[in-house]
Amino acid sequence: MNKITTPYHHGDLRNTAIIAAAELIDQTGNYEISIANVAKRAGVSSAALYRHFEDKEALLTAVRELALIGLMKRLEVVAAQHQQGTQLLIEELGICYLQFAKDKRSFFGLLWEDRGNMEQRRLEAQAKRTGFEVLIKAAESYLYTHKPESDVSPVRLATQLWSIAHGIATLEHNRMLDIFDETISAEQLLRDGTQAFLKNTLDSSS
Amino acid sequence: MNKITTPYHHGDLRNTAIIAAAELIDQTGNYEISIANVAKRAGVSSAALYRHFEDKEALLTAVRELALIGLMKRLEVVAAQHQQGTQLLIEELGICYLQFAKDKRSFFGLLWEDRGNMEQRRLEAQAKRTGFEVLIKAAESYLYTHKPESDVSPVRLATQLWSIAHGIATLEHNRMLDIFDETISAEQLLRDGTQAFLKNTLDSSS
DNA sequence: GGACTGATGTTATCGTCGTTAACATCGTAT
DNA sequence: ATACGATGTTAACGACGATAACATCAGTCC
Repeated sequence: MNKITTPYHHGDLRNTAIIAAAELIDQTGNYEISIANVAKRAGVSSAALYRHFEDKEALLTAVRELALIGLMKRLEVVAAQHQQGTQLLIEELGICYLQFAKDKRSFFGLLWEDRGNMEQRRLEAQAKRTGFEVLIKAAESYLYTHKPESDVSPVRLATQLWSIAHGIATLEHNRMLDIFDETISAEQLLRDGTQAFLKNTLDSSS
Repeated sequence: MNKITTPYHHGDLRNTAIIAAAELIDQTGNYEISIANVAKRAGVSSAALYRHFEDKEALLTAVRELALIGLMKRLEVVAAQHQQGTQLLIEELGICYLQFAKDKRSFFGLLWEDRGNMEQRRLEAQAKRTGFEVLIKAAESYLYTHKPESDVSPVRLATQLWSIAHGIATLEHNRMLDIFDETISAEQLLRDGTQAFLKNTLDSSS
């Protein structure tokens, strides 16, 4: 009897569900997914997911983590392949950030929601801190190369740089960047902003 | 017989509903409100709201408009009261933006959601364009005062400035600004960024 | 002034959703 | 072998967005 029956227990439902959720978000372009649809895609009943996730938000937290890892990997690839000076690296990291926001649009939106309970948020903040480290390294390197005697904090500089990239990425994400001038390029805006900022911050000790 | 009965028809339900929704958001600190709760607060059945709004998103669009007017008014007050040079005005507009994001937190979050159908979004974009004009005026004034011969577009400059303020405001909104260094002040970050940016953009014609 | 009409309210109902309870299945340790 | 814990199922709940069918009332037209 080689009758093939789907086993009562799934085996790896937790990971399957996370991937199913991510695929759903990717396909629909909307991170407002339902437990029911995720369960259907995973070939399982809705209630089964509650054996692996406290609630819907816990599942989304896991997806967010996945998305964050995706973004981090991209940034690390950029950092690893780069060879032409730290200022350009910082620009490229920003461009990479913009690119992620554009071609993984729904995941980018998902990343910056702040929902869930305190524990879930703590986990996310921790993960983002880790991802943020690539930029801090670059900032340190820049300061070391260009202004070794400067007392500017690398974290502070990195935060500034992140703000610029994040502002442009968010405005474009919400289709607000071109409401006046549709010829404005997010990439050029970022390069100009980054350059202007790097050149100037270091002259004034704040 | 001076028996007071609530009339069958409300009279001004549309505006009442918008205000009720805004109050709900303000009190709960969450812009994910339900039609049912809005209706209850307006003293009316849920279905009644559908005589005045195509769907829930249309109601939220109206609330967004209200929130945007609130932000605009603040910015205009800042612009009207200002007397000490355009660069400082630009900084103050940014600070005002940050302040709004902080003490009208839920409205700020609501403002940058992009949901609804195309018509609803068109209306919102139009309103935001109008609100954005205060900043463009300031940018024009700055360019005229400091670099009359510059060919930098005021719209482009305003977009840059907006990106900076928006990035910082958004990161703080999502409690991400202090994940590494909790002593970082959003206001100081904005002032430094704005100054650095203004000083530099004008030197290089991009 | 009485009937028609349209705007604006009501109640009842639907399908979807997140979540939980009660029960079923199965691997595994004793 | 059996008991148990992990992990699945179905059934149900209440909240939600939305719609249909009906009620109320103001204003217009004869």
